[in-house]
Amino acid sequence: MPLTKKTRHGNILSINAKVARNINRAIILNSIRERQPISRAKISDLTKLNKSTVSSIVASLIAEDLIIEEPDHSPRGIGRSPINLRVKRGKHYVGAIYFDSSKTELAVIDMDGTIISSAEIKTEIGNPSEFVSLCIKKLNVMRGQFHPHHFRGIGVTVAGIVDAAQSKVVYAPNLGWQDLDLGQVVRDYAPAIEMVTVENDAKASALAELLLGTHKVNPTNVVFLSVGAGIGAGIVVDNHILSGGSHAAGEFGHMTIVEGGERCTCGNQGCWEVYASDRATIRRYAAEKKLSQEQTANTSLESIIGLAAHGDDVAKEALTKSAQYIGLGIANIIRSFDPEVIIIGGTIIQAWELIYPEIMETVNKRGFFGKQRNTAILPTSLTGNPPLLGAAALSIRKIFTDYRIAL
Amino acid sequence: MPLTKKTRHGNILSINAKVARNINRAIILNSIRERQPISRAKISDLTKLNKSTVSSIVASLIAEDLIIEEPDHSPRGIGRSPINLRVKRGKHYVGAIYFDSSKTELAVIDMDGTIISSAEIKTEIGNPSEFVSLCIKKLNVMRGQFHPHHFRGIGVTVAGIVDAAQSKVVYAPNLGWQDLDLGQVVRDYAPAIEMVTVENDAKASALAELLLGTHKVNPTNVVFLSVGAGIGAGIVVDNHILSGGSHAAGEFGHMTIVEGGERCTCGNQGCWEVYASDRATIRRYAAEKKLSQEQTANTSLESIIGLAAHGDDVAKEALTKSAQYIGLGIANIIRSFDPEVIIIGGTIIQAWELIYPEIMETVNKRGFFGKQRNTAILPTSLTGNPPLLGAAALSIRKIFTDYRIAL
DNA sequence: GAAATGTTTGTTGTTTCAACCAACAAATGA
DNA sequence: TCATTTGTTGGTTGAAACAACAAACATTTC
Repeated sequence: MPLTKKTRHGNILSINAKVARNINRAIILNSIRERQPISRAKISDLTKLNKSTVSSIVASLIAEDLIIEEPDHSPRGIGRSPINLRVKRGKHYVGAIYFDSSKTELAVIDMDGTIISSAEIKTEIGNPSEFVSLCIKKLNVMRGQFHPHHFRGIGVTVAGIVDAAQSKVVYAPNLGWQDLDLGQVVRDYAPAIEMVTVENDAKASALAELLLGTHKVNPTNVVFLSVGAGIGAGIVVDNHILSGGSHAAGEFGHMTIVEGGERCTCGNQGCWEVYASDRATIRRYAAEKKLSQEQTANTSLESIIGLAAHGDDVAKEALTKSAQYIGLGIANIIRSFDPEVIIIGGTIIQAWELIYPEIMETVNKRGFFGKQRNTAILPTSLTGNPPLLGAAALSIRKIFTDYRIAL
Repeated sequence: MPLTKKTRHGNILSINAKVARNINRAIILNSIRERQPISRAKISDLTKLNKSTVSSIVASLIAEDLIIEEPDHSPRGIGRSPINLRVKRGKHYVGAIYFDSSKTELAVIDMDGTIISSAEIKTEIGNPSEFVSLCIKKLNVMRGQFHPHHFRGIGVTVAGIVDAAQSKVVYAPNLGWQDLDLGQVVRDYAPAIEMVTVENDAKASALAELLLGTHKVNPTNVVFLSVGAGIGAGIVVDNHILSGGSHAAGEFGHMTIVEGGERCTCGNQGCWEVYASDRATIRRYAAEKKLSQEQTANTSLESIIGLAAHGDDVAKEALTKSAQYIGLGIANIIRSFDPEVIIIGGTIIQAWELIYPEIMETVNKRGFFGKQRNTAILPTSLTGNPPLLGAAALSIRKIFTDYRIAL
């Protein structure tokens, strides 16, 4: 593992007593989060830290109200009963905002991903500063309403290309934003919040799946595939979001899968999302049913899924065709990136029973080279909207791996 | 940055005094390697480590014969002249072996990538243990001949899928190897060597480019594209090789770029390497020239490049066509992975002047989505054979970031 | 003298070690 | 049945070890 690393800003993080303590603190905090309930003794076994070190750090975590002892008197064999530790709920909250082209979602979320309060606003294209301020004010009301203190940070996700290190939106065509210092705007309207994080929606969703999802796997290597109007993806390696040199890693949607194929809005031909996105499904259905332009505009993916569930063969065919193309792209992702798990999010997973066999058939037909691979393909396990939970996950991760290097 | 990490074997590396010291040692050693010559004071500035800490660690590195003071009496302005530090050459060596389908290359290599001694053996398909033992014996002679001590490790690269964590070859069709514990075989025949590393050739090449290459860039995110009989790639993020869940990350060669295209040996259709590998170039040339099967088998890419240099239009056309397809695949890699640099290795870069404009034209025509990206596409800067230097780089990296956690 | 590089010395903070205390289950015996 | 003993595991305490740090000092050069 690369421990001698440069931070995102080019400095080198050397180890001194404080950093060492904070790293160990983060190790303990995360082992509690991942395996709760867990005793001090088990943590010591797991981390190879001395029992006394674990006790000392756990004491400070309890003082910080981050974890809590859970008295457990159930008989569990020989010896003294362990004192179980858990991440404390109902004490620390984060704000989450997800800016999408049609609507913007807000929420106050607990450390374990429970949504405490949520709201939705129609997204106003135009003056971004004005609209963002409206959202922050709304969020301020929501958090004031519930919990004036222990509000740790605000996470923001945007459907577009984001420079997370600088908390800037590089390009969000659907929102009409370009080179927008969104982090600064948020900080301006919520000056009391120290922790503001901005990230691309699919990337944050991948993080949320890892941090807040209920899949049992604990992979090092996850691709979250967000199928919507377009297709985006987030890649997470070792809890670290892969951002890419131009902040555009995971833009699989514009991967060429049909040379000289149909033209895409991006200017290229044969892009994956032309064949596999929700828009493609709707277009395919509308073409077959010979719907007018207006009727097409009023057709949602939900309605097609509903029709398919009631036996509409045209709807079924539109969905399975998209599923096949999704499988084709996934085969490419597996070949190039070889993740342990691919997680799919988006409206289309409501038709999982219908699409999963089609996806798998295509993936298998595309022939795993040499040895069989065991990449799992799963629908998201998140109970809420992945990009919204992703926004929360950004802050939650910071709390859980905060090194507090400040003197 | 993910500092609270699990190692490849699932343990968690917690920080104690020894680990902290070793991390700081590695930070200092690497800052010397990357910026030599450099003074203690500069290292202190750069790493934020105290001057006394730097002095102490530097002293032990000098005692270990890893670095050396370079007296510099040239006047450089006000104040005491710094004592420059450099990585010591001519003291520590590593062995490198590259197993390819036709030939196996051996070398003894210095810490800075200088090849001290090298040899080549025709690869014997058949009993792997026997052939490997032959190679190790040959390497033992080579290292005995030069430097009996300070031989730090052996790095091995293989054209195939490798489980680096277990130093096993999973599948190497061209060598006829499958589920071979190559690391163990090497250790059996060279028991005195503590450090044996096995890795895929393209992945190790990427590492070599980062560690031993002369490109000025210091990216976090590199893709090394190895164009040969097939196409393989190595992805490196933060000095860490991306291995993938099934050790097959970077198998871009079998990415579908033409749906329903020509059949590939892997069973799929329209794979990239069917259109862009050396074999594709030769086939294209042979088809146009209407060569017999025997003539085709005797045509090498070198000869086609030679003909093109002398103005043969058919040869030129075969190469530019491949270059266009290389560009097409690169566009997909940029879209999906968004590296800062793509480095190309292989015989075809001998025709760089001819292929580079074609690659770039295709990459640009394929339309960067939204903002212009600035992914650099460069030929390898390595002076030797990348997979062979890659084998050396595996050991060299271990020496430079050895934490020595053992008590 | 000023400014920069590098060294020495004592201080601080953190982990570790070893011993200890606490809680519990099972075995023992009256 | 119930108190006692024994072994095991969970967690705490205080001294020792160790690495980084700060500050003063020495050295070199302008």
